[in-house]
Amino acid sequence: MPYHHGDLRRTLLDHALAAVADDGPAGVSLRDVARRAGVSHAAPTHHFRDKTGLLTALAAEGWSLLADALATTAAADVDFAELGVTYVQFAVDHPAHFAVMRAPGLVRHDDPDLATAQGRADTLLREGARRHTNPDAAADPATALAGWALVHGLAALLLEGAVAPEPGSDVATLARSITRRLGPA
Amino acid sequence: MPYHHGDLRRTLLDHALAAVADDGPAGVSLRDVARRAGVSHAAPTHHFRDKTGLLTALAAEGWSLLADALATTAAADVDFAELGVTYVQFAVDHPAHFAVMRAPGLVRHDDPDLATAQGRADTLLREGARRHTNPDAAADPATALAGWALVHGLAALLLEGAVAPEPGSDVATLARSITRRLGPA
DNA sequence: TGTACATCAGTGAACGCGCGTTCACTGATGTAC
DNA sequence: TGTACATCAGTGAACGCGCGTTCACTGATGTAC
Repeated sequence: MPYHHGDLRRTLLDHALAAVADDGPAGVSLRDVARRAGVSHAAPTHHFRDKTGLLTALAAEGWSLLADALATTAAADVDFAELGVTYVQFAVDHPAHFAVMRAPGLVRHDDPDLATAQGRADTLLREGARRHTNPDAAADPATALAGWALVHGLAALLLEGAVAPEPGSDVATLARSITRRLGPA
Repeated sequence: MPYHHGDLRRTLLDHALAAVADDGPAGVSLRDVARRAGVSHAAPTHHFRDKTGLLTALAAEGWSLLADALATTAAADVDFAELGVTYVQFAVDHPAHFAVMRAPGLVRHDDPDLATAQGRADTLLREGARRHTNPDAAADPATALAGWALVHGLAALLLEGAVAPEPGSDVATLARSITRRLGPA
């Protein structure tokens, strides 16, 4: 084992994700993450300054990944509902990121990287909703909110294990069958 | 201040709710709750045995309150969607209870009081869904799931402060406007 | 009405632990000349 | 090609803190007679 690690920052982030998965965002400790990475407990400080810094980096990475996924979907698909499917799929694929992204008080919300990434995802969702609702003459904020609530709720239920796709089926199919229930009032 | 408190158990539960509201379910500490209640830090042990016991009691109380609310709605109203409105209203009215109810790993799920209360709420929701979907010839599990996801997601968004009712309006009205968007595929 | 006694409710000291953070340090790397 | 030196990355000891839990205790209450 060489003295210098090579890419300790990335390694620490990965072990932090595992720790979040095990203990939740509030249960993560710097010393535990260092232990998982097989490194001195003071090493993380060098890369993230403090505990909040580590979680903030994780949240920023999460929003960035979500924005990437949404951008890909938005480019390929005209159906707004597919953005919702992407949202659910992201939550299931990256549960630890997703948990940290919604952990208030544990991250520095004024962090530039975090703000940028979150803004990118927000814009994509908002733009998708605008393109979806405008065709129907009057914009309908209640429908957009219902869509958001629907996919957010489904993601939460899947993550809690309260719900699971049928055997042989998958998350995207389930998400599509759900969003299909949404119509104008 | 007399040596005996009178109703310390109830007082501790109330201060624990305040602590959950401040720090989240994982952030609660027995010593902090005792401090809030103005009582020795060992006093809670007497009523709840340990930290998990306190949180379990809170969760059981929450499910019981939710079951009560659902039962009242079910008795007064034929519309299944009103159960969803009640669910959202409960989450907003009892955010700390709601948070503990969905905190996995912090409570003893085999606790008899908790299991009973949770079972009661589950039964009411399931029964409501059954009565709702049966009239339409084929039972439709996807619609029931969509309804659950919808109200669960709305509750989460309201609690996170990501969404709020219009000024002059209220949570129930907002919840109704959302659930109205749900129809069969 | 009075007294003895069991039970209950809360106290405060003590324990050991894991934590975040700071600090002076040392090993490794890369750049200037 | 070789050497001096600055910078970077990780170490390990140390600090003070709040925590959960245990323990022997004491004050208050209620019941039996």
